[in-house]
Amino acid sequence: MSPAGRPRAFDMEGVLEAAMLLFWEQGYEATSLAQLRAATGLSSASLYGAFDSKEGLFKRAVEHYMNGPGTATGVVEDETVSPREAVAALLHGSIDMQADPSHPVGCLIALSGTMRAPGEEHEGVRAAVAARREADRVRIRACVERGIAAGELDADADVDGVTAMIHSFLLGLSTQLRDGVAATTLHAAVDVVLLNWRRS
Amino acid sequence: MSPAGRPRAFDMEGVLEAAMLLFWEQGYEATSLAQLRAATGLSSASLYGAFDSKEGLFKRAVEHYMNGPGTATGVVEDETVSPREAVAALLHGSIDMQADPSHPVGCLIALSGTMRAPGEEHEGVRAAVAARREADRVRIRACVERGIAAGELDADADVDGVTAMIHSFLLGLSTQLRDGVAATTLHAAVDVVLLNWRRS
DNA sequence: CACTTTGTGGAGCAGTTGGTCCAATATGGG
DNA sequence: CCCATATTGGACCAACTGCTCCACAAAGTG
Repeated sequence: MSPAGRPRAFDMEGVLEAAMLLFWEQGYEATSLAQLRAATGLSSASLYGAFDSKEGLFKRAVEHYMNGPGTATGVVEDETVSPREAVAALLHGSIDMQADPSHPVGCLIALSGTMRAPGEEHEGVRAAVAARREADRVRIRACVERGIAAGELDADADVDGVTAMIHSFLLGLSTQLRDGVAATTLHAAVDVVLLNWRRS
Repeated sequence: MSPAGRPRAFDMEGVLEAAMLLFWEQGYEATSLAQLRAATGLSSASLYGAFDSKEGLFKRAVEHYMNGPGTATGVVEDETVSPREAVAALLHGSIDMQADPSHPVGCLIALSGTMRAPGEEHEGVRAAVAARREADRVRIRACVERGIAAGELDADADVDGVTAMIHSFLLGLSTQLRDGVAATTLHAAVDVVLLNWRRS
């Protein structure tokens, strides 16, 4: 049942999509309320009534991202394929998503919240995105462990090392793509990464 | 010989060092002139007289970085060691430098200038840092080619792929360190990367 | 119907932004 | 010594920042 009071007149999904695209392209700090107002067509009052603050809007936009482009990393949890294939799907799929010309290049999660403001002013923003990266780290690690259990990797392989190797590569993709490195080159790089996914 | 006119009273190196540390920690956009004035002890007039603009100061700070911490990547050009050892020195050395607690964590070049402002307002800032990344790409590629020439890698190895693999990993290190991943874990990840540096 | 609750547009807030101006000051060259 | 050149601190600027307030409109509830 709808709550009492005047119903909101704007399309929530459309507003989140527009805000997400702006934050994705420019980052949190560089995106101004004036730009967000122009892109969403909303007034300051509507924006603050619905999201409390610029930071609140950003967090909601990140959630929106995770339900869309951000799902690309989810395949690493797919246990119906071999762990090696799951990593291959994760990396190749991430490149395809990030290079898609229908939206900003790179990954919102990889590129946002890497700077520190001393007054921890936007600490919530940094923490929100860092938590998503940590979640990816955990999922990749689980996949590496499955790889060992499946006998694809040596039993004494360094789990943290292999995990960090894959995740560091994944995080670097966004910067490379923004620098203009071709997606085909990065796909080839994934093949090189996967050479390591074997018994030594 | 010194140019006519009143000589500057401040220590240029010290000012560049202070500005570099601020930009390194916070990025270009998030660092305000007020912070730069406080950290350097200079007035707006002195700052603009010496560097023209905030962007000019940033570019000089990047040069200063390249002459200090930024030299860590130079070892990849060292032809007195094997190409494989050069890459190992590049990656291990970059981690050591970036994790050094005497300055901000991560790499200024890897973390800055990854966002795009539509009005290409700070395009010069982005371009300046992107050019340094491109230079690293070129140097890594040369090292990969030396590896093939030396017989360390297969003659038909994908040069661009191997280069992108190494550079993507290198770029991801900064974000991992800012997320709190231990340097020891990343050193272990380098060992995994180097497993690829061999004939298949 | 009145009454409450919530969303809306627009005006406007204090604070900060990057950057400029100016009078004073300090040097080298003629 | 005098002038041209350059640096200095501090006051100052328009523009913009994230955000709030207000009068009003649109819904549910009695």
